Amino acid sequence: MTVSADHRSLDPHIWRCCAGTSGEIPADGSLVYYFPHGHSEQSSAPLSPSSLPITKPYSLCRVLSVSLLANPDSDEAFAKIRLCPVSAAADPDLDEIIDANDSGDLHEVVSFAKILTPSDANNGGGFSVPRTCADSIFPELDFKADPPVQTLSLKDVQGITWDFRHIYRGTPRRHLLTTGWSRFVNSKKLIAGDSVIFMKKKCHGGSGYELFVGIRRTGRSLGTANLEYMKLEENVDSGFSRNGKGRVPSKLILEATRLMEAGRPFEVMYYPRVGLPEFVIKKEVVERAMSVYWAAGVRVKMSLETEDLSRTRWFQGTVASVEAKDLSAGRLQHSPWRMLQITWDEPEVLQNVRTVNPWQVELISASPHPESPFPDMKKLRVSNCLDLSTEGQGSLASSFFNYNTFPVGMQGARHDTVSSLSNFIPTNTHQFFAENPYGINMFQELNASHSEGTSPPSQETIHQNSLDLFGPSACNPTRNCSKGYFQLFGQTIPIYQPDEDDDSDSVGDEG
Amino acid sequence: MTVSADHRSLDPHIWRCCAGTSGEIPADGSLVYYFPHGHSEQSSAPLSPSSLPITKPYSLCRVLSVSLLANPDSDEAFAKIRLCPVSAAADPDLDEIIDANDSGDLHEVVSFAKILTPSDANNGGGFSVPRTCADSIFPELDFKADPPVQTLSLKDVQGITWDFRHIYRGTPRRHLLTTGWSRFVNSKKLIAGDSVIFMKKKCHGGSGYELFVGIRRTGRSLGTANLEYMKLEENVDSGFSRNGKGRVPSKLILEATRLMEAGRPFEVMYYPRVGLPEFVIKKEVVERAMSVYWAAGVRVKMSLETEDLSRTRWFQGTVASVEAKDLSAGRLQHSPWRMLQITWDEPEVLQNVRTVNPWQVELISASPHPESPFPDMKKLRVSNCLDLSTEGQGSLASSFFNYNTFPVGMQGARHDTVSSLSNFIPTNTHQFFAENPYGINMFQELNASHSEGTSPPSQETIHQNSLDLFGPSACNPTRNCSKGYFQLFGQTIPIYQPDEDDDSDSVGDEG
DNA sequence: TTGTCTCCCTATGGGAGACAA
DNA sequence: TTGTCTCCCATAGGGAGACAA
Repeated sequence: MTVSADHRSLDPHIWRCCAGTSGEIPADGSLVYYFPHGHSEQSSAPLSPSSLPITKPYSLCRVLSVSLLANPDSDEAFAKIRLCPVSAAADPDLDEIIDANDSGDLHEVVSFAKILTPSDANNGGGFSVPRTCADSIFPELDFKADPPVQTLSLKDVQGITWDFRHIYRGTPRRHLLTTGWSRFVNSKKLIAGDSVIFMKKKCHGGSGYELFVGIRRTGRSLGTANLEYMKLEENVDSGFSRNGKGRVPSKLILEATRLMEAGRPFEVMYYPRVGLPEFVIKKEVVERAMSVYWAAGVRVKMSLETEDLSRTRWFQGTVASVEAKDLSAGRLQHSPWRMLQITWDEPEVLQNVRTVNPWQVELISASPHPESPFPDMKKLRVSNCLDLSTEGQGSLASSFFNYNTFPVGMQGARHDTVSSLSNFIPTNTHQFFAENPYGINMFQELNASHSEGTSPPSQETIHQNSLDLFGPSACNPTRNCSKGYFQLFGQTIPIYQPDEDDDSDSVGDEG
Repeated sequence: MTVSADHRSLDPHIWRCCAGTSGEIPADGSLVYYFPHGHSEQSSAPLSPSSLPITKPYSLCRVLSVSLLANPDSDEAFAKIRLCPVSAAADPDLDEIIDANDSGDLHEVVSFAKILTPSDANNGGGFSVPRTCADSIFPELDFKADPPVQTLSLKDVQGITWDFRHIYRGTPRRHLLTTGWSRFVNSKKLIAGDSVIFMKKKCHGGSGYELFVGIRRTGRSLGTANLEYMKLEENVDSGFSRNGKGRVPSKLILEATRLMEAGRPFEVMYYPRVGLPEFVIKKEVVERAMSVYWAAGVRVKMSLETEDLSRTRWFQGTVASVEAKDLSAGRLQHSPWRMLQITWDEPEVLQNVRTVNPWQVELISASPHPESPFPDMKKLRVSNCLDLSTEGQGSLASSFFNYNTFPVGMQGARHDTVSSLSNFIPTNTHQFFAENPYGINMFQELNASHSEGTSPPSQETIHQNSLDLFGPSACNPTRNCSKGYFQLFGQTIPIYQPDEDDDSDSVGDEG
């Protein structure tokens, strides 16, 4: 199969910063599951497969191309993903393609986020640069000069270059952005509470760094959403689309589904925070989730950004029940659609996220490995109902998952309390210390005790090397899968699909 | 037939000012001819009836409702007109409806236009109010005060109120708008060369005046056309529509036509200067034009705004030929479609307007009556092929007119050299002195010799009582028609339709 | 009569250190 | 270390008469 050239016009890193997702962007040529599911921001009920006159409520697809785009008015990032259904036929060089893509991303990328204070956003002057930001992102100043000053040129997600005067002055001394900052704030219509993200990325081959600046807005209304882009989206051929009010024309869903069923290429729009995890999910992620025996009592965790964007942290909970829904086609008596009801340890934060898809959460290891980012590998027991060494959808015939049920308030909102619903491993290093079952406040302490070079426990974060974080626990399992092994947080998971209404508490945990 | 309530949200007068048309807005309940013809800005070839798979290339329609709208970004005025085809059945109280509408408009309306000078448009200060504008439009200042000053509140076509400080100061004294003017210029993004229109209108029943302010932009690009409105237009059910690039989706034309043929109500969008005269024309205007024996050599005139908006003046010409086109349906051997080729006396101004519809021009009286605005009435000879006392379309069966053929550059442009293509009598009084066959420069001189209370020969105009100008020569003939009489500029016109290819020079002129 | 100039006052923007949290 | 304050200067905005077309 010919895979079209990647024509991402935007830098994926700054795109990801603005999108507020640490989720992996599907690589050209990779395999994903596509679930014909709309962004149903208006109705709290998730689009159920039974409401679509389709025979295939999912499809394994090859990613033909991914276009990273951003609304020029709001800098809101979104993507156009072209997919082509693949049959169960053997799949060639998937790993190589992903390898190529990921290795290209593996360069040094450091980012820093700060929520704008009133002083930052007022037109009274400049921007207070946190020391760690200046130290980790900006080129070093010549401190022999008086005052030390330089001009920074940063590109935004639109490719527009912004110049800021970076000066180190005042008593006591501090880093400030002055000239140029006001123009930036006014152009982007930033207010206190919005966030800026600074990012540096090693130049392709060169020794220098490219600087980027991105924004994330607070929950206030999107402002004047760019209508041209809305139109673009609405006019897009046979694609998923979201109109100005967030409704999804089911016609377009049906059209995409029709093309999918016909085995023909089609296009979907991906609005981060409104649903890639919901309808375009990497093959290995789905299959890993499928390999788990989900039952009430299973401890799970989910990575979400904290309210202040400062870090992506884990929230833990317990599976309360495993619901299964009929496809209404009647052909699947033992419904494969699973919806996990979770009782969160911190229900106040996650009160809107009571039900999740299996692939949205991770199992919590029964045996923590707080000191080792690479816990000892165990071999995976592969059951006879799912052969991970083949990639055809035949092996999935009895393995459906329920569509997600995130309620209205959450979908499409920016900067929500819970803003990122990645299926993937988050962007910071805390994760490696979070793999324990001991409760909720572990992270703060670990964080504090571990802060040697990382950010202070304030409103900002440095995200170092954001992409290799997909590596150990998200990418490596893929390799293991294709070799017939499956390893998840040092735990071997029994792969076996119980009957529905089976509410056994048993979780495989022979660590 | 039930006629829906008039829900014009905008003041028709200021709407008309902004639209740059002195043409009459169809009244609810009035009868019009609808010609299924698009705004074909992109192609210079007029949409011909043969290109549409329709059996009726026109229809007599009842106006159900007219919504006057304006693009909030550009103040560009347009209208949504709902029409319902009417059969040849007797038509009741048309005159009464029009009477009611016109008499409501007959109140004192005075407007004044000025093209912004660089000083007006610069942010260096205020606006120089021409004395005549201040005298005729603005409330009188208290000249005993020092300085005489007041605050004016004017409403624009969007209904937004703008406050201006109106002061009479300087040596020598002059009227100025200061505070508030700059905000207006910036908000509307006005530049030198754009025009402002001030208008006063007697309050409904009260003794005071309502003040309005409108704008007309120069030929520069429309700026950011409001996409929301574009969308509104595109989504409008079965209406005529124009998309952002000015193309007309022929699907929508066909849809309107389909509804028209089915005798069902439909909706058309009217963009002034892009074509009301072309496809929605008052019944009596069409029928008056039909009653004329059009042949080569006939002297005609057409009222157009001058380049500086200062006045609407007449341009004269001679019919060079009368083209007739087939409907291609084959059922009309003697094609009723007429297109008048005009040789203008001032070809340099009207080089883009070589062909017109009969209703776009007026016959020139062979005998001028320079001193009398109401020349002696003569009775109209009614031919047997067109009975003006009935209004069914049966009487029109052999009376088609060609679609207009205004070329690209003209349609949709703002502030063109020739900007208004009204079928109606223009807005000033010059017309009454222009009814002569003696050439082109008559008007200037008449104008100069007649300026007692009207505007000076500068860039501005007072338009007094803009609506009663439809009266004597446009409205009265209507009445005459319905009484079986037809009178046009003191001349009795023989109503008789010659065979095509008949290029007789004869024009009825028994004055 | 009115377009443009220059003058000049005021409001605002925004860059600086002081200071405190 | 950094958020906010106040200070203060530079500039733009805009209201005034002078003057000329």
